[in-house]
Amino acid sequence: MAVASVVRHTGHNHPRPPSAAVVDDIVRRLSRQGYRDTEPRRLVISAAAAQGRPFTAEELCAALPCVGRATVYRGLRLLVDTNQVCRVLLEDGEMRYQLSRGGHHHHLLCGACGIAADLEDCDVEGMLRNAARAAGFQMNGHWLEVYGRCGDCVRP
Amino acid sequence: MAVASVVRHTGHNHPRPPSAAVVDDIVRRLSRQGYRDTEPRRLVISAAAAQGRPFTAEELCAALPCVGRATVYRGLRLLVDTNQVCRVLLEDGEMRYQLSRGGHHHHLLCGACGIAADLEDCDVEGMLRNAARAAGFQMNGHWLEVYGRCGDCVRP
DNA sequence: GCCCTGCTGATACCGAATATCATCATTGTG
DNA sequence: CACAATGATGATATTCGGTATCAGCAGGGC
Repeated sequence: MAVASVVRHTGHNHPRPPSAAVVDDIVRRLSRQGYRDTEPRRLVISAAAAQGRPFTAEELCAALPCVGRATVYRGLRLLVDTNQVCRVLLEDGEMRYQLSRGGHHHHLLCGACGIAADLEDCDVEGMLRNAARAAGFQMNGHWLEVYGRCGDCVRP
Repeated sequence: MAVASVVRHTGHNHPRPPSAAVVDDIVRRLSRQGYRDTEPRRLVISAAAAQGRPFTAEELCAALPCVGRATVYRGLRLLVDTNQVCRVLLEDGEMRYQLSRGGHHHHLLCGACGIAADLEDCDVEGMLRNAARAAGFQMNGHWLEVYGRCGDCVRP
Protein backbone atom coordinates (compact mmCIF):
# COMPACT_ATOMS: atom_id res chain seq x y z
CA MET A 1 0.00 0.00 0.00
CA ALA A 2 0.96 3.62 -0.42
CA VAL A 3 3.15 5.30 2.13
CA ALA A 4 1.25 7.87 4.14
CA SER A 5 2.78 11.21 4.89
CA VAL A 6 1.38 13.74 7.25
CA VAL A 7 1.68 17.49 7.41
CA ARG A 8 0.98 19.18 10.68
CA HIS A 9 -0.60 22.54 10.12
CA THR A 10 1.11 24.07 13.10
CA GLY A 11 3.51 23.06 15.76
CA HIS A 12 1.31 24.52 18.46
CA ASN A 13 -2.38 24.19 18.97
CA HIS A 14 -3.00 27.91 18.90
CA PRO A 15 -3.14 30.67 16.33
CA ARG A 16 0.21 31.41 14.78
CA PRO A 17 1.34 34.74 13.34
CA PRO A 18 -0.07 34.80 9.83
CA SER A 19 2.60 34.59 7.21
CA ALA A 20 2.46 37.56 4.87
CA ALA A 21 3.78 35.36 2.07
CA VAL A 22 0.83 32.98 2.39
CA VAL A 23 -1.63 35.86 2.27
CA ASP A 24 0.12 37.44 -0.71
CA ASP A 25 0.08 34.14 -2.50
CA ILE A 26 -3.66 33.71 -2.10
CA VAL A 27 -4.38 37.31 -3.01
CA ARG A 28 -2.29 36.90 -6.14
CA ARG A 29 -4.19 33.81 -7.17
CA LEU A 30 -7.47 35.65 -6.63
CA SER A 31 -6.27 38.62 -8.68
CA ARG A 32 -5.46 36.29 -11.52
CA GLN A 33 -9.10 35.24 -11.48
CA GLY A 34 -10.35 38.81 -11.53
CA TYR A 35 -11.00 39.33 -7.84
CA ARG A 36 -9.79 42.57 -6.33
CA ASP A 37 -7.11 42.99 -3.75
CA THR A 38 -8.91 44.71 -0.87
CA GLU A 39 -8.03 45.38 2.72
CA PRO A 40 -10.98 43.52 4.30
CA ARG A 41 -10.36 40.53 2.09
CA ARG A 42 -6.71 40.39 3.11
CA LEU A 43 -7.80 40.56 6.73
CA VAL A 44 -10.11 37.60 6.24
CA ILE A 45 -7.40 35.56 4.55
CA SER A 46 -4.90 36.54 7.20
CA ALA A 47 -7.27 35.54 10.00
CA ALA A 48 -8.03 32.24 8.31
CA ALA A 49 -4.33 31.55 7.95
CA ALA A 50 -3.77 32.38 11.61
CA GLN A 51 -6.11 29.66 12.83
CA GLY A 52 -4.29 26.64 14.15
CA ARG A 53 -7.22 24.31 13.60
CA PRO A 54 -10.44 24.09 11.62
CA PHE A 55 -12.55 27.14 12.26
CA THR A 56 -16.09 28.37 11.73
CA ALA A 57 -17.23 31.50 9.96
CA GLU A 58 -18.37 32.89 13.29
CA GLU A 59 -14.92 32.43 14.77
CA LEU A 60 -13.49 34.48 11.94
CA CYS A 61 -16.08 37.16 12.59
CA ALA A 62 -15.12 37.23 16.26
CA ALA A 63 -11.45 37.50 15.31
CA LEU A 64 -12.23 40.38 12.95
CA PRO A 65 -14.57 42.76 14.80
CA CYS A 66 -13.62 45.56 12.44
CA VAL A 67 -14.76 43.66 9.35
CA GLY A 68 -18.43 43.33 8.54
CA ARG A 69 -20.05 39.96 9.04
CA ALA A 70 -21.28 39.81 5.47
CA THR A 71 -17.78 40.50 4.21
CA VAL A 72 -16.31 37.73 6.31
CA TYR A 73 -18.89 35.25 5.03
CA ARG A 74 -18.42 36.37 1.45
CA GLY A 75 -14.67 36.22 1.73
CA LEU A 76 -14.76 32.75 3.20
CA ARG A 77 -17.13 31.52 0.54
CA LEU A 78 -14.88 32.93 -2.16
CA LEU A 79 -11.93 31.07 -0.70
CA VAL A 80 -13.90 27.84 -0.62
CA ASP A 81 -15.16 28.32 -4.17
CA THR A 82 -11.62 28.89 -5.42
CA ASN A 83 -10.30 25.91 -3.49
CA GLN A 84 -8.03 27.93 -1.24
CA VAL A 85 -9.93 26.80 1.81
CA CYS A 86 -11.31 23.33 2.27
CA ARG A 87 -14.34 22.31 4.25
CA VAL A 88 -13.83 20.00 7.17
CA LEU A 89 -16.68 17.86 8.44
CA LEU A 90 -16.57 17.11 12.14
CA GLU A 91 -17.80 13.82 13.53
CA ASP A 92 -20.98 15.39 14.89
CA GLY A 93 -21.86 16.89 11.52
CA GLU A 94 -20.55 20.39 12.16
CA MET A 95 -18.87 22.01 9.18
CA ARG A 96 -15.62 23.86 9.66
CA TYR A 97 -12.99 25.37 7.40
CA GLN A 98 -9.28 25.20 7.02
CA LEU A 99 -6.71 26.80 4.75
CA SER A 100 -5.85 24.33 2.03
CA ARG A 101 -2.37 23.55 0.85
CA GLY A 102 -3.84 22.48 -2.46
CA GLY A 103 -3.82 19.07 -3.99
CA HIS A 104 -6.08 16.23 -3.03
CA HIS A 105 -5.77 15.16 0.58
CA HIS A 106 -7.79 14.07 3.56
CA HIS A 107 -7.92 15.18 7.16
CA LEU A 108 -6.92 13.38 10.29
CA LEU A 109 -9.13 15.05 12.86
CA CYS A 110 -8.19 14.79 16.51
CA GLY A 111 -11.26 14.70 18.72
CA ALA A 112 -9.21 15.76 21.74
CA CYS A 113 -7.33 18.88 20.64
CA GLY A 114 -9.31 19.58 17.50
CA ILE A 115 -6.30 19.78 15.27
CA ALA A 116 -6.44 18.67 11.65
CA ALA A 117 -3.46 17.07 9.96
CA ASP A 118 -3.36 16.38 6.25
CA LEU A 119 -3.15 12.81 5.09
CA GLU A 120 -1.57 12.68 1.67
CA ASP A 121 -0.49 9.92 -0.64
CA CYS A 122 -3.21 7.62 0.62
CA ASP A 123 -4.58 5.47 -2.13
CA VAL A 124 -8.25 5.40 -1.24
CA GLU A 125 -8.98 7.00 -4.58
CA GLY A 126 -8.07 4.00 -6.73
CA MET A 127 -9.56 1.52 -4.34
CA LEU A 128 -12.86 3.37 -4.21
CA ARG A 129 -13.00 3.75 -7.96
CA ASN A 130 -12.63 0.00 -8.35
CA ALA A 131 -15.20 -0.80 -5.70
CA ALA A 132 -17.62 1.68 -7.24
CA ARG A 133 -17.11 0.30 -10.74
CA ALA A 134 -17.77 -3.21 -9.48
CA ALA A 135 -21.10 -1.84 -8.27
CA GLY A 136 -21.88 -0.33 -11.67
CA PHE A 137 -21.19 3.18 -10.42
CA GLN A 138 -19.02 5.76 -12.13
CA MET A 139 -17.12 7.57 -9.42
CA ASN A 140 -16.25 11.23 -9.91
CA GLY A 141 -15.17 12.23 -6.44
CA HIS A 142 -15.38 11.46 -2.77
CA TRP A 143 -15.41 13.05 0.64
CA LEU A 144 -13.44 11.46 3.42
CA GLU A 145 -12.69 12.49 6.98
CA VAL A 146 -10.76 10.39 9.47
CA TYR A 147 -11.46 10.73 13.19
CA GLY A 148 -9.36 9.71 16.15
CA ARG A 149 -6.51 10.97 18.31
CA CYS A 150 -3.36 12.68 17.16
CA GLY A 151 0.02 11.47 18.43
CA ASP A 152 0.28 14.25 20.99
CA CYS A 153 -3.09 13.40 22.51
CA VAL A 154 -2.63 9.61 22.54
CA ARG A 155 0.48 9.72 24.72
CA PRO A 156 0.60 13.01 26.58
CA MET B 1 -9.14 -6.39 -2.80
CA ALA B 2 -12.54 -6.96 -1.30
CA VAL B 3 -15.50 -7.63 -3.54
CA ALA B 4 -17.94 -4.78 -3.50
CA SER B 5 -21.63 -5.41 -3.36
CA VAL B 6 -24.29 -2.84 -3.82
CA VAL B 7 -27.83 -2.58 -2.58
CA ARG B 8 -30.16 -0.34 -4.43
CA HIS B 9 -32.61 1.30 -2.07
CA THR B 10 -35.36 1.32 -4.63
CA GLY B 11 -35.94 0.22 -8.15
CA HIS B 12 -37.52 3.52 -9.08
CA ASN B 13 -36.40 7.01 -8.37
CA HIS B 14 -39.55 7.97 -6.59
CA PRO B 15 -41.26 7.30 -3.26
CA ARG B 16 -42.35 3.73 -2.88
CA PRO B 17 -45.23 2.46 -0.78
CA PRO B 18 -43.81 2.19 2.71
CA SER B 19 -43.50 -1.37 3.84
CA ALA B 20 -45.45 -1.95 7.04
CA ALA B 21 -42.92 -4.58 8.04
CA VAL B 22 -40.05 -2.08 7.91
CA VAL B 23 -41.98 0.39 10.05
CA ASP B 24 -42.97 -2.30 12.54
CA ASP B 25 -39.39 -3.43 12.76
CA ILE B 26 -38.12 0.02 13.63
CA VAL B 27 -40.94 0.67 16.08
CA ARG B 28 -40.16 -2.62 17.79
CA ARG B 29 -36.51 -1.73 18.14
CA LEU B 30 -37.47 1.65 19.61
CA SER B 31 -39.87 0.02 22.07
CA ARG B 32 -37.10 -2.26 23.22
CA GLN B 33 -35.17 0.89 24.13
CA GLY B 34 -38.08 2.38 26.06
CA TYR B 35 -39.50 4.66 23.38
CA ARG B 36 -43.26 4.64 22.91
CA ASP B 37 -45.14 3.44 19.91
CA THR B 38 -47.11 6.51 18.85
CA GLU B 39 -49.07 7.39 15.78
CA PRO B 40 -47.08 10.51 14.77
CA ARG B 41 -43.83 8.62 15.24
CA ARG B 42 -45.00 5.81 13.00
CA LEU B 43 -45.98 8.39 10.41
CA VAL B 44 -42.51 9.90 10.49
CA ILE B 45 -40.88 6.50 10.13
CA SER B 46 -43.25 5.55 7.37
CA ALA B 47 -42.57 8.76 5.48
CA ALA B 48 -38.82 8.32 5.88
CA ALA B 49 -39.11 4.78 4.56
CA ALA B 50 -41.16 5.98 1.62
CA GLN B 51 -38.43 8.28 0.35
CA GLY B 52 -36.61 6.85 -2.62
CA ARG B 53 -33.52 8.94 -2.02
CA PRO B 54 -31.80 10.90 0.73
CA PHE B 55 -34.20 13.44 2.17
CA THR B 56 -34.16 16.52 4.36
CA ALA B 57 -36.14 17.14 7.52
CA GLU B 58 -38.11 19.80 5.69
CA GLU B 59 -39.11 17.31 3.01
CA LEU B 60 -40.49 15.04 5.68
CA CYS B 61 -42.44 17.96 7.14
CA ALA B 62 -43.89 18.71 3.72
CA ALA B 63 -44.84 15.06 3.30
CA LEU B 64 -46.53 15.06 6.69
CA PRO B 65 -48.63 18.23 6.91
CA CYS B 66 -50.71 16.67 9.66
CA VAL B 67 -47.71 16.10 11.93
CA GLY B 68 -46.15 19.01 13.81
CA ARG B 69 -42.76 20.27 12.67
CA ALA B 70 -41.21 19.75 16.08
CA THR B 71 -42.42 16.17 16.13
CA VAL B 72 -40.94 15.44 12.73
CA TYR B 73 -37.60 16.90 13.78
CA ARG B 74 -37.65 15.04 17.09
CA GLY B 75 -38.60 11.81 15.41
CA LEU B 76 -35.87 12.13 12.83
CA ARG B 77 -33.30 12.95 15.47
CA LEU B 78 -34.35 9.93 17.48
CA LEU B 79 -33.91 7.72 14.44
CA VAL B 80 -30.46 9.14 13.81
CA ASP B 81 -29.44 8.77 17.45
CA THR B 82 -30.54 5.13 17.45
CA ASN B 83 -28.78 4.46 14.16
CA GLN B 84 -31.92 3.64 12.24
CA VAL B 85 -31.33 6.54 9.91
CA CYS B 86 -27.93 7.58 8.65
CA ARG B 87 -26.80 11.00 7.65
CA VAL B 88 -25.76 11.53 4.05
CA LEU B 89 -23.45 14.36 3.12
CA LEU B 90 -23.99 15.76 -0.36
CA GLU B 91 -21.12 17.08 -2.42
CA ASP B 92 -22.13 20.70 -1.82
CA GLY B 93 -22.15 20.22 1.94
CA GLU B 94 -25.88 19.74 2.37
CA MET B 95 -26.84 17.15 4.96
CA ARG B 96 -29.58 14.67 4.15
CA TYR B 97 -30.95 11.52 5.72
CA GLN B 98 -31.69 8.02 4.64
CA LEU B 99 -33.13 4.93 6.26
CA SER B 100 -30.25 2.71 7.28
CA ARG B 101 -30.08 -1.03 6.75
CA GLY B 102 -27.68 -1.23 9.66
CA GLY B 103 -24.07 -2.26 9.62
CA HIS B 104 -21.17 -0.14 8.46
CA HIS B 105 -21.43 0.97 4.87
CA HIS B 106 -20.86 3.92 2.61
CA HIS B 107 -22.99 5.68 0.04
CA LEU B 108 -22.65 5.91 -3.70
CA LEU B 109 -24.39 9.18 -4.42
CA CYS B 110 -25.59 9.85 -7.93
CA GLY B 111 -25.38 13.54 -8.78
CA ALA B 112 -27.88 13.14 -11.62
CA CYS B 113 -30.85 11.37 -10.08
CA GLY B 114 -29.93 11.89 -6.44
CA ILE B 115 -30.22 8.24 -5.54
CA ALA B 116 -28.01 6.68 -2.89
CA ALA B 117 -26.84 3.09 -3.11
CA ASP B 118 -25.02 1.35 -0.30
CA LEU B 119 -21.46 0.25 -0.83
CA GLU B 120 -20.66 -2.64 1.46
CA ASP B 121 -17.70 -4.92 1.91
CA CYS B 122 -15.29 -2.21 0.89
CA ASP B 123 -12.10 -2.37 2.88
CA VAL B 124 -11.31 1.30 3.31
CA GLU B 125 -11.40 0.79 7.04
CA GLY B 126 -8.22 -1.29 7.32
CA MET B 127 -6.40 0.72 4.74
CA LEU B 128 -7.18 3.99 6.47
CA ARG B 129 -6.21 2.64 9.84
CA ASN B 130 -2.80 1.68 8.49
CA ALA B 131 -2.28 4.99 6.74
CA ALA B 132 -3.31 6.85 9.87
CA ARG B 133 -1.01 4.78 12.08
CA ALA B 134 1.88 5.48 9.74
CA ALA B 135 1.17 9.15 10.36
CA GLY B 136 1.19 8.65 14.14
CA PHE B 137 -2.57 8.98 14.34
CA GLN B 138 -4.90 6.62 16.16
CA MET B 139 -7.99 6.24 14.02
CA ASN B 140 -11.34 5.70 15.71
CA GLY B 141 -13.74 6.24 12.86
CA HIS B 142 -14.26 7.83 9.49
CA TRP B 143 -16.81 9.45 7.26
CA LEU B 144 -16.86 8.63 3.59
CA GLU B 145 -19.18 9.57 0.75
CA VAL B 146 -18.63 8.64 -2.88
CA TYR B 147 -19.95 10.89 -5.65
CA GLY B 148 -20.57 10.13 -9.30
CA ARG B 149 -23.18 8.65 -11.60
CA CYS B 150 -25.22 5.55 -11.03
CA GLY B 151 -25.48 2.91 -13.75
CA ASP B 152 -28.89 4.11 -14.89
CA CYS B 153 -27.68 7.67 -15.35
CA VAL B 154 -24.39 6.82 -17.09
CA ARG B 155 -26.05 4.95 -19.96
CA PRO B 156 -29.65 6.07 -20.16
C1' DG C 1 -60.00 2.03 34.16
C1' DC C 2 -56.21 4.98 36.41
C1' DC C 3 -52.30 7.35 36.62
C1' DC C 4 -47.63 8.34 35.55
C1' DT C 5 -44.82 9.91 32.29
C1' DG C 6 -43.32 10.41 27.82
C1' DC C 7 -45.08 12.55 23.59
C1' DT C 8 -47.27 16.04 20.85
C1' DG C 9 -47.72 20.38 18.52
C1' DA C 10 -48.48 25.53 18.36
C1' DT C 11 -45.55 29.03 19.17
C1' DA C 12 -41.66 31.50 20.26
C1' DC C 13 -37.07 31.62 19.83
C1' DC C 14 -32.25 31.12 18.25
C1' DG C 15 -28.14 31.12 15.38
C1' DA C 16 -26.13 30.77 10.97
C1' DA C 17 -26.18 32.43 6.64
C1' DT C 18 -27.81 35.26 2.76
C1' DA C 19 -30.21 39.30 0.27
C1' DT C 20 -30.53 44.22 -0.12
C1' DC C 21 -28.70 48.51 -1.28
C1' DA C 22 -26.47 52.88 -0.65
C1' DT C 23 -21.74 54.03 -0.33
C1' DC C 24 -16.83 53.26 -0.95
C1' DA C 25 -12.50 51.81 -3.13
C1' DT C 26 -9.80 49.43 -6.65
C1' DT C 27 -8.17 49.21 -11.00
C1' DG C 28 -8.11 49.82 -16.00
C1' DT C 29 -8.26 53.62 -19.23
C1' DG C 30 -7.38 57.91 -21.29
C1' DC D 1 -2.64 61.54 -12.75
C1' DA D 2 -7.54 61.96 -12.84
C1' DC D 3 -11.73 59.65 -14.16
C1' DA D 4 -15.19 56.49 -14.54
C1' DA D 5 -16.84 51.74 -14.38
C1' DT D 6 -17.70 48.26 -11.51
C1' DG D 7 -16.61 45.17 -7.96
C1' DA D 8 -16.50 45.25 -2.84
C1' DT D 9 -18.09 46.72 1.59
C1' DG D 10 -21.06 46.81 5.61
C1' DA D 11 -25.35 48.01 8.23
C1' DT D 12 -29.54 46.04 8.17
C1' DA D 13 -33.35 43.12 7.15
C1' DT D 14 -34.65 38.71 6.08
C1' DT D 15 -34.68 33.87 5.43
C1' DC D 16 -34.05 29.33 6.86
C1' DG D 17 -33.15 25.19 9.46
C1' DG D 18 -33.48 23.70 13.80
C1' DT D 19 -34.49 23.87 18.92
C1' DA D 20 -36.79 25.33 23.51
C1' DT D 21 -41.09 25.97 25.86
C1' DC D 22 -45.14 24.33 27.85
C1' DA D 23 -49.95 23.13 28.35
C1' DG D 24 -52.58 19.35 26.98
C1' DC D 25 -52.79 14.54 25.22
C1' DA D 26 -52.19 9.58 24.99
C1' DG D 27 -49.51 5.11 25.55
C1' DG D 28 -48.94 1.43 28.41
C1' DG D 29 -47.88 -0.56 32.95
C1' DC D 30 -50.58 -1.40 36.94
